[in-house]
Amino acid sequence: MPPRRHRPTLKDLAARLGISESAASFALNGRPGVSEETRRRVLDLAKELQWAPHHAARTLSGITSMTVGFVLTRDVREFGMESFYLRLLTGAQSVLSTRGYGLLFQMTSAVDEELAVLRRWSEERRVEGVIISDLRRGDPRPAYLKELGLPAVLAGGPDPKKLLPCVTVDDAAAMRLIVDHLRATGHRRLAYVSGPADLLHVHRRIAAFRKAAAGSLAEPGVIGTDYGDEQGLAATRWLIEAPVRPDAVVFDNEVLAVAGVRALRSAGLSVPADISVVSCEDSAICTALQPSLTAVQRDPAVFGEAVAAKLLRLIHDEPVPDADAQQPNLAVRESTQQR
Amino acid sequence: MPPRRHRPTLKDLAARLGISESAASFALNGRPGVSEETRRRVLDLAKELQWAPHHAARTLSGITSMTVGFVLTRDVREFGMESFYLRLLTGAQSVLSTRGYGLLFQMTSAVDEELAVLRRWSEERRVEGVIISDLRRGDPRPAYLKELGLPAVLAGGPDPKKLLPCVTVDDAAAMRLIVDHLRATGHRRLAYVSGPADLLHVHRRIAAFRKAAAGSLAEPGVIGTDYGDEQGLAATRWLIEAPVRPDAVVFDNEVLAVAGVRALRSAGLSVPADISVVSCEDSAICTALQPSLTAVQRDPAVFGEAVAAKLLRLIHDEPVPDADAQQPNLAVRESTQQR
DNA sequence: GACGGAAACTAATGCGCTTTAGCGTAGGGA
DNA sequence: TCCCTACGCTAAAGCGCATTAGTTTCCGTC
Repeated sequence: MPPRRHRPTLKDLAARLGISESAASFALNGRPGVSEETRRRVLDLAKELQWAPHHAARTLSGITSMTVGFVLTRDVREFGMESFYLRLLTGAQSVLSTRGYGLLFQMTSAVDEELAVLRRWSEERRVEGVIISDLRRGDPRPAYLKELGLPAVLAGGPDPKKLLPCVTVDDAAAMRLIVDHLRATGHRRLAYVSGPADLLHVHRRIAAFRKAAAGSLAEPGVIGTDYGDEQGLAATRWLIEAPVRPDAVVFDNEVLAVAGVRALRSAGLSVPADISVVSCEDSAICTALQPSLTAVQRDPAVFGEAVAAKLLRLIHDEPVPDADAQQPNLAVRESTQQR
Repeated sequence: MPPRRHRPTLKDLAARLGISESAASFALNGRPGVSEETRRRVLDLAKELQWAPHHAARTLSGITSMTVGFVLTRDVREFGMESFYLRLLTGAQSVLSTRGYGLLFQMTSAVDEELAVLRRWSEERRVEGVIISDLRRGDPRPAYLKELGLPAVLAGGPDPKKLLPCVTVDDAAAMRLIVDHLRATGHRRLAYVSGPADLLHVHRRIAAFRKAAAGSLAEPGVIGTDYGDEQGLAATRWLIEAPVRPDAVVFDNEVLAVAGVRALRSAGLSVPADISVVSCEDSAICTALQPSLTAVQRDPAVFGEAVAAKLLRLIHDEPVPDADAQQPNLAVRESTQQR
């Protein structure tokens, strides 16, 4: 590996052209103070020498760091096949990069670790703002970010204390869509295999499910899991061994749904003939499976784009639109059928 | 949102303690030149005021930027459900963060865009090194990185021109594992639904497959796809409509495999009774499906860890071990059965 | 009691850039 | 003719830190 080439500095440019550093700086930044001819010469030379401003130097002299952070606290084992986060990241990143922002990514395994990362990033002035997600009950992050004064957007709010702006999907509406569909197609005993209830969005979904399905609830109506496929299997088995078997099961994401379908099959039940299945999260696997799974659609990439856009507005002190709720859509597929 | 708190600087610390900036700097960086007592006072005050070194200032004064980049050029549509990259990212990130490095992530949609990103990062001195992946035939990146003098590690090599160090999985060995297993279980007409052949690892797999399966090849033996599930469906249909139907099909990843199983089923064929199926990539879905899929196992997170570790060695001019080939393992599951 | 030397600091410089203030020169209006 | 302004540019300061070269004080030593 050759030694990293000595990068030309502004001083080099200026010296080669016999002008001052400031003139070069003006020229390169499109500010007044230099003649058009000088500007051209500077730009040409800069291109020739492959000059680019030193990021740290720029940041130090007051320009922002042009970086946004994204911390994700997640049990690594849970990352089985969920594609949600990568797609979210993809979307956020695409908006950021077109605006010249970089995305600093870090995963942590616990909330206090995440707090430490946020704090370090803030103190080091390494990021202009951050994206956080997966708010839990009593989550310390919104207040902490507020205290740090670090711009932040919550992917998947809302924040109950309204400390942070957020981009959210209307979880209750999504759940109503599902339940309405199931009832309209003749289902009368609905069950829901949810994620961990201390996740706020799960909590909202459970509440919405209970409310919407009132009168048509199976017993048990809701079973919590850790989003892992083993618990998905177990929960489903439990449901079908209940005295009165549900005629439709809603799963919180596609991982659980896949596990559920498997459990149903190995119990000799057919989907959708015996039991209908719905996933609250869509992904390629829902259409690839047989039967394909009825699922709530929301494009995680679009979601990520909205989050990033909102964060940039926040960073630039532009007015931030209040609630950015993506309206969910239900893709009805083969796994639900008229009773 | 309260205004971002004014961050204390070294000067502030020094002033409050009545000492010079340099003394404070010495104390904070654990170098000699200050008494233990002064050091304590500085450290205490720093903690009290939540002082942290300004990242840009540090970088500017010669300390490295403590950042590593990861660019991914990928057709966004292909990100259906592949979890590989998120897991790779997870692994790399975990190693980096324990060493205090940040991970700058960017996705691009074409190779020349990626080159531009790499160049900008290098010129701006924004990253110390980068991770790249998915080398294609005639890929310009290794030479370009060499020219930039930017440390880089290839995730999933080897680089045919040996310009870049890499961490690799022995693709040929993986393919031999598969083929040996299939032959040992009595399969005699093997077919392979691969990814795009201009990806080098796909190319290697195809060659290895052709060689290992010589004498037991179906006709057609290999069909290329774009990794999308539609082409997976089409390729599989084509295979089973061939005059002599294969008795086992190898799919390049789980996305293709899932699509393939679906195609087989809808053609009235049973897996594994009529046709065995193997996936070259494992993920939760392979075990969740029914039948569960026999697949080559390699932990993308471990892979990512190895890549990051290697990059750090490279950055620090430590000797870089030559070939870091992860030995693949074949998880035999329900989708392959004795003929 | 003078001297070498370590210890504990301070002063000053530089990293590469942005920005403000300042300084000639040319042109235009009175 | 003189003044005022606009222009094109230079000089200098500053961002926050690391680091090197000095400076002072104190100690042990012969």
